[in-house]
Amino acid sequence: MSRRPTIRDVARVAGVSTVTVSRVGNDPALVSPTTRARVEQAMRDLGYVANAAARSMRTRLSRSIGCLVPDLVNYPNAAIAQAAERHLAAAGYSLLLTSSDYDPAAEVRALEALRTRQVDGLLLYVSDETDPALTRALARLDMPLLVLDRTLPVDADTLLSAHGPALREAVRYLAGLGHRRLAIMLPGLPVRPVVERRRAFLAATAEAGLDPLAQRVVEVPPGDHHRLRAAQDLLAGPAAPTAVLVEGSRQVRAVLAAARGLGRAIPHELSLIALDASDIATVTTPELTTVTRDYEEIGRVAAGLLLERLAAPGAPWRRVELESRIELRGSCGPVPGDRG
Amino acid sequence: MSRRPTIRDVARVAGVSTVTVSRVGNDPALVSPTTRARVEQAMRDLGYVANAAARSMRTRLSRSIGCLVPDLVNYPNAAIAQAAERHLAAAGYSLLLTSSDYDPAAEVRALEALRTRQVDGLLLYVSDETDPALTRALARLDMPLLVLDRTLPVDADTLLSAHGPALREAVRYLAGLGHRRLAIMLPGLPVRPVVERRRAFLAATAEAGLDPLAQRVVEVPPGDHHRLRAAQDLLAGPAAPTAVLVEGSRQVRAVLAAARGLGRAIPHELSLIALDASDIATVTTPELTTVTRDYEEIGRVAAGLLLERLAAPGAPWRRVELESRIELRGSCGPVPGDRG
DNA sequence: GTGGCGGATGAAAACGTCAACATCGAACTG
DNA sequence: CAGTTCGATGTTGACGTTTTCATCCGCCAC
Repeated sequence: MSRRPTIRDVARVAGVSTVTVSRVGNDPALVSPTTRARVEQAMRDLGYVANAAARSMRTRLSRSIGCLVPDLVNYPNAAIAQAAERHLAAAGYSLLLTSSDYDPAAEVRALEALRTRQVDGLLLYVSDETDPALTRALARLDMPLLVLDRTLPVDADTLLSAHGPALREAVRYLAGLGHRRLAIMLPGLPVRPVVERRRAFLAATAEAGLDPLAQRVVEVPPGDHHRLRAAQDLLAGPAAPTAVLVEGSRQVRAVLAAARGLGRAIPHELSLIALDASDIATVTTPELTTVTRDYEEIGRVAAGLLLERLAAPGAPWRRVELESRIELRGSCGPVPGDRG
Repeated sequence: MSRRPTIRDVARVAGVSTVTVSRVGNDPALVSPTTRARVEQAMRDLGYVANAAARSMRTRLSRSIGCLVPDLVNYPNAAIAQAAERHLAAAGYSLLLTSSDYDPAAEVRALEALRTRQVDGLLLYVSDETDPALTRALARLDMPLLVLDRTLPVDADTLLSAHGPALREAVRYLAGLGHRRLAIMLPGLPVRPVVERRRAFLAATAEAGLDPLAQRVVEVPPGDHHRLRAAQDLLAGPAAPTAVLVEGSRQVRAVLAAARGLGRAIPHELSLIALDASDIATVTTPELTTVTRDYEEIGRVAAGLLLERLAAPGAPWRRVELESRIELRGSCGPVPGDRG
C-alpha cells in the first residue's frame, strides 16, 4: 500500500499551491471557478481525501464525538446511540463509541482514551452517579459534556427523561384496578432513573392511599441468575404483590419466567407493567403495558444539544427534560378475588 | 478552557527533552527509573495526555477502527459490535461506529468519512453485496478490511457464519414432524445470509422429499407495514404453509401478529422457527425454536482477525466460518390433521 | 494619473509528536 | 590504558494541514 496522496500532490498536479487546495476543500468561494475545477479534477484523479489527523492537529478540532454507554445490547441504549450517531454524522461528526459493561473503572479508562483522541465533546451515559473516581475524571476532562439521564456534580448540559409522572400514572392505574400490594423491581444501580422511579413509586402508592408497609421496592443486582431469583422471591408467598412494575427487558424476562414457574397467569393472577422494555412488549402474550420513552427523540435531542454547545461554548448550561408515556396493553387486570 | 499541556510542557517541568517524555509513554524501558519517575510525576501534575492526532500524523497509525453496520438496533448487530469493541479496546483501538440504515449511498459516504479519519482498518457489515458504487468505494479504500457475513469482490479477510447446516437441520426437523408445506421469510436484501438460507431451504426441502411447488420463499421489503402484510398473505388461504422459518425479530413479530390475527395458534396450527431472533425467542408464548449464532464469538473473532491482519499486513487473506446452531423450544409441533 | 481596494493566489510558519541520528559518559575488554 | 560497547539522553526535522500575512493584478474613483 503506497503512501496516500497529500494536499501537496494535488497542488502539484493542479499547478497551484497547497493553500489553494486547502481552500477548495474548506472555503471554495475564495477560489476562482476555473482553478477550483482544476483542483477538484486533480483530487478525483488522485483519490485524495484530507488527512483528518493533520487537520485536527492544526485546527485543534477533531470533528468527532465520544459516546460512552454501559451496554449497547440494551435496546434503549442502542436506539439512542444510533439516533445520536445519525444526527452527528449529518453535521459532519464521527462517533467514537465505547461500551463500559457497567464498570466505572472501564469508564474512567474510556474517558482517558477519548481524551487522548481529542474528541470535541462527549455523550455520556455513565453507570454510577456516585463513583468519585469517575466524577474526578469527568471534572478533569475539560470538554463539552452531554450527560444523559444522570445527575452528576460536573459542569455539563443534561438531557433527562421525566420518569416520575408516567410512573405515577401507572401506579394510579393499578390502584384503580384494585391492587393494594404493589412492587417495583429496579436494577441495583446508583443512577437517576432508579432514584426517580423509586421515589415516584413510593409517593404514588402513598397518594393512592395504599398501606406503605405492603409496597415493596426490590433492587436487583446484575446477572440473570440474580434476576430470576429476585423475581421468584418476590412472587412467592401469600403476601406477594398482585402487581409489579419492572425496569428493563432483562428483568421483565425474569419476572415472566418466574410467574410461569409459579403458575401465576398474567394478567389474571398478576399484573405487570414494564418500564423501558418496549423491545419485547409486543411479542409477549399478553402484550405488556409499558412505561416507555421516545428513544429516537432522546438521541436526536442529545446530539442537537451537544452540537449547539460546540457552536456556543460560552452559553449557560442547559437542562432539558423529555416526557415518558404509558402505553396500555394487556398485562394488567383487576385484582384476583377483589373484595370490592 | 486553556490549551492542553503538550509533551513540551511536560519536558520543561521534568527538566528533560521531549523525546524522553515521548519514550516514557511509548517505550519506558529506554528511560532510567529516576528520570521516568520524574516525567511521570510531571505528567500527572499537568494532567497530560498525548495528542492522538499528532501521534497519528507522525506514525501514520490512528489506532482506531471503523465499523459500519446497517442497523444498531438490530440485536445481532449490536451484540457483535459490542463484543468487537470490547476486544479492540483491550488492544488499544477505538471504534468509530457508523450506522447506515440499510442505505448503500450512506455507506459510501461513511466510507469516505472513515477514510478521511485514517482508520487503520474496517469492520464491514454492508447492506448490499451487489451495489457497484459500494464495491468501487471499497476497492479504492486501500486498508485492511474485515468483511462480516458478506461475499464481496474485494481483497479482504472474511468472517462468515455457516447458515446452511443448521437451517437444513431445522427443515429436517419440521419434515420429521410431518410438515409438507413449508415457507421461509427472508428480508429482501442482496446479502449472503439471505442467499445461503434460500439455497439451504430449497435444498433441504427437496432432500426431505417435499413437493418443490408447495414450498415458498418470501422476500419481504423493509418496513413494518410490508412485514405484516407479507405475513398475512402467506398465512391466509387453504394452501398456506403449516410451518414457517422467519429471519429477524422484526419479521418474527409480524408473523406472530398475523398468526394471532388469523387465529392460528402456535404450535398447534402453525409451527414457527425463528432465524437470528434470539432476543425475543424466550419471551414469547410458546418460546421460539430458533436457529441462532454466538454473536459474542462473532464479534470477538472479527476483532481478532482484524488485529492479526494489522500485525501482519502481508499475510494471505483469510476466510473463517463459524457455526450456527438450532435451539429447540416450543414453537413447533406436528402438522394439524396429519394424515400419517 | 494616482491612490486605493478587492479578488485571487502564494510563502512561511506552526500545530504536537516521534524517528533517525548524534552525543556523552561509564563500564567493560584485552 | 586505549578501544569498544552500551545505556541514557538530546538535537533536528518531518508528518499534512491550515492560518497569517504578503503579493500581485486589475479596476474604479477622484
